[in-house]
Amino acid sequence: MPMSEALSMEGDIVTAMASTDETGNKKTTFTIGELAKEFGVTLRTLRFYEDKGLINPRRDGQNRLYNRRDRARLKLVLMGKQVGFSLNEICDMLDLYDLRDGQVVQLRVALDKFNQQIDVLKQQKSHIEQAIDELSRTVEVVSGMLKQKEASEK
Amino acid sequence: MPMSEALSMEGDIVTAMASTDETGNKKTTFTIGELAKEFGVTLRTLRFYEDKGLINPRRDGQNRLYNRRDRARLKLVLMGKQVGFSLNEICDMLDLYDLRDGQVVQLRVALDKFNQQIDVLKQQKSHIEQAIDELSRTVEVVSGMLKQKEASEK
DNA sequence: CTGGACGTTTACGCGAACGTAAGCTATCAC
DNA sequence: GTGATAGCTTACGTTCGCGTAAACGTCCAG
Repeated sequence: MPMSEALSMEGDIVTAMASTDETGNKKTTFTIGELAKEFGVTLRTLRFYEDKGLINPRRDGQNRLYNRRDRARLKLVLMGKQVGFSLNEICDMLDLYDLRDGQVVQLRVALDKFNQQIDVLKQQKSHIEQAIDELSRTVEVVSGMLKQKEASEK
Repeated sequence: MPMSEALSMEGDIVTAMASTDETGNKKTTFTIGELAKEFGVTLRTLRFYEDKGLINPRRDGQNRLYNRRDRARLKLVLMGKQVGFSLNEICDMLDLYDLRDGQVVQLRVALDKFNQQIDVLKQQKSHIEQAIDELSRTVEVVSGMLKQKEASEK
C-alpha cells in the first residue's frame, strides 16, 4: 500500500525534465485532490498555478483532470520554487520548454537562467554570512556586558 | 567639507546601541531631509517608520524635528533590517530598549533575539546552499546534453 | 510675482503566493 | 433524505515595506 508518498521532494530537476517517465507506473490521470496530496500543496495552489498558466489540465465536465505531463510540469514548478525562481520565471521557462523544436536553444537559455540564479543565490548567501558575522560580534559584546553587569550588581 | 557621507552603513550594532555619542559632534537636531540624505533613505521611509512607531520626532509647527536620540534609533532600525529583522521585531526591541530600568533584563532578551536570528539565518544559508548545489548539478548535466546535441547535429 | 526647494497629509498600488470564505453542484453511501 | 466528500467559481483579504501620486502650505531668492 503506497501510503507514505514523498513529502519532502525526491528526485532532481534533470529527471523531472525528462518528463516522459513511463517507468511502469500505471496511473495516467489524476484528480486535483490526488495531485495536491501527492505533492503536499492545497487545491487553491493548483488552481492558482493554472490561473497563472503554469499547468493546463483537461476537464471532465467541469472537474479538472491532470495527466502525466501536467504532473511533470507541477513537479518542475515546485522544484523551481525550491531553488528560488519566481512563478513568473518558472512560467517563462516552461513555455520555452514547450516550444520543443530548437531543443538546443531552449537548453542554452535554461542553462543561462540557471547560472544567473546561482549567482543570485551566491550573493544572498554572502549577505546572510555578513549578517551572521555582525550578529555574532554583537552577541559577543553583549554577553560581555552582561557578565560585567551581573558582577557589579552583586 | 563633509560631502562624502557614509552611504554603505558604517559602524556596528553595539556602538549604535551606545546612542549617546557626544563625540564633539555639534548638531543636535535634524530635518527629515537631512536624516534621509545621511542614511540614504526616502522621506516616505522616515514617515513610514514614524507611523509604525519606530521613531517619534518632535514637531516644529507641523514639520518633523529629529534629535540625536531619534537619529540613533533610526540607525538601529536600519542595521536591524540589515541583519534580517522585520520592522515589527525591531519595534519590539526598541520598545524594550526604552524601558531603561532593568538593563540586565533587556540585554538578556536582546541577546536571545540575536541568537534566534542567527539560527534563522543559518537555516536560510543552508537552504540556499542546497539550492546552489541542486542548480550546479543541473547545470552540469544540461551542459553535457548540449555538447552531445551539438556534436550529433553536425 | 513667480518659481523652486522643502515640507505636509491622505490614500491607493504593488508584487508574491496563496488563504479564506461564500455559495453552488455532483456523487456516493447509508 | 441526508450527510460526507470532492469538486467548482468568484472575489476579497493578507503580509511587508515602502512607491507614487494628489493636493496643499511655507519660505526664500531673484
